Amino acid sequence: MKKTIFLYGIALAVLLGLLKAIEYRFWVRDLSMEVYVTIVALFFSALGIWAGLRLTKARTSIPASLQFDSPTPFEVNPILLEKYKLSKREYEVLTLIAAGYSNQEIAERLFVSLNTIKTHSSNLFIKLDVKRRTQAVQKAKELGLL
Amino acid sequence: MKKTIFLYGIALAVLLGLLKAIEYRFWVRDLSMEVYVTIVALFFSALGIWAGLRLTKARTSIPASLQFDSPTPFEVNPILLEKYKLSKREYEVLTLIAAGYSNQEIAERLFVSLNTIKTHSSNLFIKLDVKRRTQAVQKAKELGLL
DNA sequence: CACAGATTCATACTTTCGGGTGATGCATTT
DNA sequence: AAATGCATCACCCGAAAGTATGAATCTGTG
Repeated sequence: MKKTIFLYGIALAVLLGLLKAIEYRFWVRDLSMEVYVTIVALFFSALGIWAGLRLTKARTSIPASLQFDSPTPFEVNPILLEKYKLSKREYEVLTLIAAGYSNQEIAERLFVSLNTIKTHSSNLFIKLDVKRRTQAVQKAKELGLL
Repeated sequence: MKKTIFLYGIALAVLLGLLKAIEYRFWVRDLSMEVYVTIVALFFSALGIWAGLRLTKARTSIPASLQFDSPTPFEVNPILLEKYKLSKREYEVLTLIAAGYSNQEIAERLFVSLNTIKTHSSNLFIKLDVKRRTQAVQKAKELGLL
């Protein structure tokens, strides 16, 4: 998260510098304020979307009813999750694996690196005592985790 | 999603109008460009974050391919098998894939070579229009093939 | 604050998967 | 007889998956 904020700051600083340079060297006051504002607005909208996704990535994939800290007493899953000691992230990865996504796609969807997904899935397989993703899906469905 | 985009446009237009009004009536050129850009940047960053959250929350609760939109429980194996033109062997391989076996294990179980299983699974994926075995399992279950 | 667990990422390596191509034999359909 | 579909197998190659190891950072709890 710190990295995200840092990158955001960098991007902001860079744009400010760029605008200032442009202002003094080329356009000065040739461009209308509307054009100017629009450029800045579009850029920071994109930046804001990106930053927003980064900052909230942890809470974007698990249905609200499955959130651990939520008071909803939704039956099986939390109990079995506790029994098999799957972390939130591992459970997320498990559901995406079951949905047929590749590790790369999962990584992109969760905004983390491929290596991270590999780590999660490996730990997942150990905890479920399986060797392959297809077995994990199979076993998870037997256990009612999915 | 359309509503979000619409609201985004409205907000953008409102801000542009506001800025123009301010520019001509009060500050004119009193404020430095840095301050000006910063205000716009902050505003649109917030707007971007908000829009980003709106646009992604709609489809992140459960992955699209996880949506079991009524698998139609009446018509099952034979008809769908015929529709998707899976051969006996391909269907056998499909069931074993769904059971979590590796190609090598399937080969041993069916007393054929690994290459044969690869061929079957490849043809299977083509017929089911999927790219991975996990997707094949997913799709086959949706279709009631398993 | 300190600690444990969780999350993230990297590097290096091995194994498995999957695509593409081609080939053979066998049974059927035309 | 020729064409077609199915099952079998092989070889090559690149992509994906998985293992092992180590490490930095974050987060929640006592």
